[in-house]
Amino acid sequence: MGSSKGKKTSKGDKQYVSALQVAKHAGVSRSAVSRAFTPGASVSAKKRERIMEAAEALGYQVNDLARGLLARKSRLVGLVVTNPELGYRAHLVAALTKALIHRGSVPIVINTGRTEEELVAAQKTLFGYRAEATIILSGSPPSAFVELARRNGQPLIVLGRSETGADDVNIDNEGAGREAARFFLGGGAKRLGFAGALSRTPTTVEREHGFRHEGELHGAAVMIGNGSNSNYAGGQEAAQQLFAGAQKPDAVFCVNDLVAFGLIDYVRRHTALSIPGDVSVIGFDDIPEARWDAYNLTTFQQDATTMAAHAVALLDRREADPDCPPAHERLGTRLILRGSARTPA
Amino acid sequence: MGSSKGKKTSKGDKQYVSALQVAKHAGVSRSAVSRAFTPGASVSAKKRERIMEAAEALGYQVNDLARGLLARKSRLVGLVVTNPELGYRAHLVAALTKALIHRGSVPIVINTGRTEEELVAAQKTLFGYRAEATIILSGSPPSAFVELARRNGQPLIVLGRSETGADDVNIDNEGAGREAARFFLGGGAKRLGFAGALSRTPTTVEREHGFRHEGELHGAAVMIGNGSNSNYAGGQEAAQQLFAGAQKPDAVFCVNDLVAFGLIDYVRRHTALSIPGDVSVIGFDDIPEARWDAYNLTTFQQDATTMAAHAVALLDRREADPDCPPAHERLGTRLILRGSARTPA
DNA sequence: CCTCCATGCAGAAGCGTCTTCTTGCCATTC
DNA sequence: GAATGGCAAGAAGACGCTTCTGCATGGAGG
Repeated sequence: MGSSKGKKTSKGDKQYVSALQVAKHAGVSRSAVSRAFTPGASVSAKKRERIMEAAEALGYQVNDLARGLLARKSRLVGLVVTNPELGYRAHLVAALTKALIHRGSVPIVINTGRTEEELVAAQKTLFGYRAEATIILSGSPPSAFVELARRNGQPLIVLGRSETGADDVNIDNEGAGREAARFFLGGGAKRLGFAGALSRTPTTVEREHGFRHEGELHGAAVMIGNGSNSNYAGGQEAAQQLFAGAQKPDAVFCVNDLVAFGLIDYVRRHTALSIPGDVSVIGFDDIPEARWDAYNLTTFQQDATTMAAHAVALLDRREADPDCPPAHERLGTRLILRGSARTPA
Repeated sequence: MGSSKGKKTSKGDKQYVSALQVAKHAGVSRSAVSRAFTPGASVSAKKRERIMEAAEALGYQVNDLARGLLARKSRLVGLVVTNPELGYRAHLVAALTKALIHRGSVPIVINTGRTEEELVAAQKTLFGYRAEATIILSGSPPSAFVELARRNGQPLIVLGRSETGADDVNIDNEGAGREAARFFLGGGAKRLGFAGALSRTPTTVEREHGFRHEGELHGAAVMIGNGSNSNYAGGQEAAQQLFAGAQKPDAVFCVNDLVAFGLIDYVRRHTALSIPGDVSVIGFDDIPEARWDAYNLTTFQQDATTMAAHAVALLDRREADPDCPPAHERLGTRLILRGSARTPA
């Protein structure tokens, strides 16, 4: 009969148990149950045990929604990311979710596009759940985004990009670009190439800038090839541009490892040049694929676990003092020497 | 002075705006605000507009925590996954988060180990937030997990594994194994090999079983090589075992693409055999790397987007009728012909 | 002009939790 | 023996929201 009335009285409607039910079952007051689950509250050991038994028997679970409502702290943390399945970003998402859970937070992953509209929608969702913080993994948040977060008092952490009004964790892209150029020139390279992408993210721009600047400083020509995106296919497109003319580069710095793989495969398939004999290649990120025999890629290491740890540290810091000035962390990168680039003597 | 008193009156403590403040600002009652944000509620257009203006001016955001508390529906959906950065799983996580957001749900990603202890802890977290459902992406949930979910009335969806007491979305692993064997034999192979992993997940077991059974049915010997894990390194280990003796396989079916890449690289580097001339290789998953020139891998396609869509459909179905019997969806796979395996005439 | 109904809206109850506030009890101290 | 302090525990209120109930208001019809 209940089923005819619909959801409310549906027979199979298993309900979560509330603290009141536990209290009744254990013969105590609601508040006693609450205290029993709060570390450091004053409850006698005997009563606590009785309550815990009742809770166990009934399958009671503290309702974090209600708790968050009252405490104004939800323990939810939002990750906003585009294409979380690609290359380094997959590792970053994994490291962050793990670090957040370890910290006692609960990660919400918003997989969305890069348009301002979509990003603001993602933010609204996170505001709605009173997320304690938002971490942006990719792309640059529009200024409206930063402003809204500030206005609602929601900490914002930006990864892989410097952001004036928010905490950020970044790496020394320009420095890495310069180091790549010096490494190539020290190995005897004469004509440098940079394989980037048309979607000019700050990351791409900085790496290119450092590389080009240092190269030209030493009197080397620097050619640029840009694929549509910074992935394998983009690497092939960039290679096509770089190796089309008579003047071909003898050392190419790729904006990331995926691009490097695409470029390497293009060179092997469409030219007679050997790697690293005729062309040195350096990538960026040091994703596991870089270690594969087929590529054995010399690349800059950017450890996702470290970056995640720093992001979480910034979270802690801002929780302790919500009004502290924005922190801008700059992590170092390390060039991992493998077989795709000639090594200077 | 406020700062000395601590958090409560801290000066920088920006607060979220409540419906009451909006009501006061717009000169209406709290309930009017609530109705204005509820589609289909009875509010005059004029009043609704006035409320919306006030909400906009104050930066009001409906509190989904409170809403979920009352409605007993949080719109949160938990994804429980191990190593979400690896291979196919990264794509599955991406597809699921996207599909869930599109549906209006909010994905919580619990990145955890495979031990029963960790899985149950993940589940407790999700219960605490009254997640509407749990989706398990990897590994087999312990029976305690299934039982607890049922008891709390929380739908459970298992991907890539059949589970009696819960909804699941799986693929025809045995069928694919058989198809691989037939494909190899049709191409003239005599000695079959299977590259798997010591961690014997249901997936591995089923693929191996189908492959071996069909092979032996046609009188072919089937050798087995198992790496420690089902990744690139594991593929190299498996290759080492398979190609150590005098009797080397001339066709190898790999439990997934990553294993196939490891195996291919091992063969190229440590043997004089050519692919596909001397050894045919088939992988599983069809991750983007399979298309890379270095591998050009013939492999079974398992579309993450499709699987995610089916998972979400199961969610909808169970929401409509929480008591419906468990559904077991079996998706087909398609062999993508590329260059790593000899094709039957 | 009066009645009736539809409609819009304010008020109150309730969701499950935590946090005071208050009361009662026991042990300690003078 | 009385006063004090500390601890345990129950009652009540608050958090922000939705929904139910009932009261006005206004227009249509008799």
